[in-house]
Amino acid sequence: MSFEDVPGLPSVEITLSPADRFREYLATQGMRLTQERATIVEEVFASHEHFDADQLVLRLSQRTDGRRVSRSTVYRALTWLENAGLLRKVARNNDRDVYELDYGYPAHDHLICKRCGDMIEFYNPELAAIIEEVGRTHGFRVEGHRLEVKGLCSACSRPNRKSHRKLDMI
Amino acid sequence: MSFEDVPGLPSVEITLSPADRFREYLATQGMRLTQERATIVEEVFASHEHFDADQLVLRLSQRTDGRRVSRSTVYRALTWLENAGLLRKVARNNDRDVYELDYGYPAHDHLICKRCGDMIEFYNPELAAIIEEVGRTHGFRVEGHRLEVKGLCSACSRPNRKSHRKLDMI
DNA sequence: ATGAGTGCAAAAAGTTTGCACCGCT
DNA sequence: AGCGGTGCAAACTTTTTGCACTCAT
Repeated sequence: MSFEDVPGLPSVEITLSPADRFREYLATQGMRLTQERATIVEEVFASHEHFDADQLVLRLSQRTDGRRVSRSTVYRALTWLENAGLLRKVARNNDRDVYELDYGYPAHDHLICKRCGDMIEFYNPELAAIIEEVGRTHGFRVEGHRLEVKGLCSACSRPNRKSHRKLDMI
Repeated sequence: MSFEDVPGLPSVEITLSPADRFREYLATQGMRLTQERATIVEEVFASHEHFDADQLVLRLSQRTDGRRVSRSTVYRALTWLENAGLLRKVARNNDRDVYELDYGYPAHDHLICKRCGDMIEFYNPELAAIIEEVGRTHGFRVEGHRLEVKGLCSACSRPNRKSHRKLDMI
């Protein structure tokens, strides 16, 4: 995954830390920010990379402080984090749901390479405008979107590439 | 699912029937259009509705002529149909891949209602142009895209709706 | 004879859930 | 006492695969 700053990319106001924001959301649902959930949020927001449930479980299992979290708890937390608007599912990869941060991170879409799986983020303001426009003409209240552009990244589309592979994750 | 004709929507040339097109593709792969595959293509192209593997299996099981096809064969055929460019995966619904016809059917995207699940198709030529442009600036060879716009359809966004529900498919 | 194709049942793989125990973020 | 939360293992879903047999698009 590669992230590229784009001039004019909208910035996002963050007043609460992800953990606090999550705590607030949980409170509205009559739930608590437990030690486990806090650990998960910390781990999730420690990186801006895309990830799936399995990778997150792996990262959590490698923590040196003793804050372990079970797989079930991770799955349950991912659902809540998504509902809370802190994460969003961006795609499917290797038959797994792929998540990315959706809090304190500007909206963007992805170019996904069919060959190496690389996900290139991009932001295009016209896109949002068009989507709004389309919604309007259909009386549809747009709340969000997900755009995956599939094709070949520059490395993989070069005929004599030195194999830009990585799709074969054991 | 609702389809609406949009002025200026690109038409698509169909010279071969879906079955013939599939036969041609299969030939290039050293495979044959068997009775089972023909039955599947016929069933798939009998409707323009979105569908998932399970629904297709169900439809096939209800045929009155004795042309039954096993579930495995359906899954295998869906993959080939996708590779052949006759079908494409458009979304996930109820944890299942959702397919739609991609042959003899103009390119389009979807507005998906979060409440009732309705999928409204639309086509916007500017969108394709922007996507091409974005790809170009990233040296990315665009082969296709998938855009899901989530929100509330007009019926569901009316405060005093008479419930436009249908998301509860057992 | 050849080799792709099929159906069945079993296996994968990701995700969800029942349940007993825990602990007060 | 109350109740949400956790971990574990079992269950569940969708999809894939091994295999023996079939069939000839």
